[in-house]
Amino acid sequence: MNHHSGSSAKRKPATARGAKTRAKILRAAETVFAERGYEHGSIAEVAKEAQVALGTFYIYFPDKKSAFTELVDELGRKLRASLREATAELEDRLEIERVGLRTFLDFTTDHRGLYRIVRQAEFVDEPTYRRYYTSLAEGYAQALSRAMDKGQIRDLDPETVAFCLMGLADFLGMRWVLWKQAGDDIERTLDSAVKFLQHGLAVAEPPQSSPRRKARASKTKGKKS
Amino acid sequence: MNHHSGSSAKRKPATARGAKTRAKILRAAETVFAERGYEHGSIAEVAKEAQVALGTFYIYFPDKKSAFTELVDELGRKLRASLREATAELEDRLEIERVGLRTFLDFTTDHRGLYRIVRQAEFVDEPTYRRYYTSLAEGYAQALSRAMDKGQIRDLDPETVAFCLMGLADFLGMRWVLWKQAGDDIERTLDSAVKFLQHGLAVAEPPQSSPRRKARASKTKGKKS
DNA sequence: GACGAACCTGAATGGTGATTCATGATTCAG
DNA sequence: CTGAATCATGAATCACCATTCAGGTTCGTC
Repeated sequence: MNHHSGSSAKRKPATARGAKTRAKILRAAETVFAERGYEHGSIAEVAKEAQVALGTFYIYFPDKKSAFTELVDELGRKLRASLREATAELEDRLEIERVGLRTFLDFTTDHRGLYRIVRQAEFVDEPTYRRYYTSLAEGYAQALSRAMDKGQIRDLDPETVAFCLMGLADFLGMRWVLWKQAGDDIERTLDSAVKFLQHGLAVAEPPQSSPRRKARASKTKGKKS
Repeated sequence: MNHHSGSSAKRKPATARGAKTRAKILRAAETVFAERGYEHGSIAEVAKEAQVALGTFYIYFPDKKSAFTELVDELGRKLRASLREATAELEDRLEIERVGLRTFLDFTTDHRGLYRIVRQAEFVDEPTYRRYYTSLAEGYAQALSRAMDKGQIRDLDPETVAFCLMGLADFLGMRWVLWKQAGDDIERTLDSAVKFLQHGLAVAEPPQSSPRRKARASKTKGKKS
C-alpha cells in the first residue's frame, strides 16, 4: 500500500507501553523469520514469541509483510551506520576497505538472523531488497569515486567496483559466518581477502607510508580541482 | 528422506512416454518457480503449464520440494559444464578468470529463471543450496591452488579467493543481468571487474618466463620499474 | 472513583494449496 | 485380441495460517 518511507506501521504507538510492545513484536518477528523463514514463520509464532495475543500484532502492523520489510530497512540503516562509524576517522581508501570488511563480518556475526532476513527479502518484496543493496551501493560508489579522483585507488567504474566488493563481502559472510565450520580460520580468510581486494584496487605504485599521494593527472575525469 | 544423490524421483519413467511427461513437468516447474517463486508457485500451476493433470505430478515427483531441488542440481551441473567447456583450452589463470566471468554472465542471461531458483534454494532446502556453491567452490579452489603453485597468481587462501570471486560474479549478475537498466553498459562493467580481479590475483611481478617457483621473499622491495 | 483513550485478547472466518486416491485410458507383449 | 503394467485424471481431503472483530483490560487524569 504505502510506497513511501516511514509509515509501514498501521498506527504508531501513543504511549511508552505501546512502543514497548511494538518493539517486542519486532524482535520476535526477527527471531521467527530468521529461524523459520518468512513463509514458514507464522504470525501466531511471532505473537507467542513476543508473549502477546495474536490480534496484538495487527495493532502495530498492517500485515505480515510490513513487519518483515521494516526489519530489512532497519538492518540497512544499522549496517550503514556501523560502517560509517567504523571508518569515519580513516583517510586512506585501502585502509577503509580493510576495516570495512572486518566491520561487515563482525556485524554479520552479531546479526546472523538479520543476514538471513535480508536474503529472503528478494522473494518477499523485491523493492525492499533492491533498496537495501542500492542504497548501500550508492554511498559506496560515491566514496570510491572520490578516492579515484584523489588517486588513492585505481580508476574503474565505481558502481561496478561497489558491487564487486559487496558481493565479495556477502559471500565471505555466508561461508565464514553462516556456514562456519570446525577448522575455519577467519583471520586467515580476512587476510587473504584484504590482500586480494587491496591489490585489485591499488594504483600501480604500492603505498608505503605516506598515503597522501598527490593526485597524478592520470585519467581522472577532472571532478574537483 | 533420501539424502543421497540420484533418487529424488518417486519412480523413474519406464517408457519413453513417461520420460517425456516427466521432462515436460520439470520444464514447467522451472517456469513457474522462476516467475512466481517457490512458495507462491503451486503444483496446480505447474501441472497446468505442463498440460497434465494435477495428480500426474506426483507420479514423477514425491513432492513439491524434490522437483525444485532437482532443478537446482541440474543448474549446477549445467553451469559447471559451461565453465569447464569455455575455459578448457586456456592455460593462463588470469585469462581463465576473464573468460569465466564473461561465461558466467552469459549463462545467467540465458538462464535468468534458473538464477532466481538457486537463490531461493537457500530457504527451500539449505543442503541443496550449499551443495550448489560448495561443489562450485571446490573445483574453483583446486584450480586456483594449482595456479598458485605454478606462480601464475598471488599466493592466497584458495577457498577464500574462490568465494570472493563467486560473490563478485554473483553480484554482477544480480545487478547487470537481473536488474539490467536503461543506460547500463555491461562491457564497461566487465572491463572494470576483470581489471579489478586480475590485479587482485596477479603476482607482484608480471610473469615473464619461468613461472615455476611457489613463494619467494614476500616484501619485494624493488618493484619493477 | 470514574471516564475514555489506548491497549490487549483469542476464537472464528475464509482462503489457499499440497497431497491422496479411486477411476479410467494407453500401450504392448504374447 | 487381451490383460496387466504404465500412465493420466481431477475432485476430495486435510492442514495450515493470515486477518478480523466483538469484546475485555489498563492507566492517567480530573
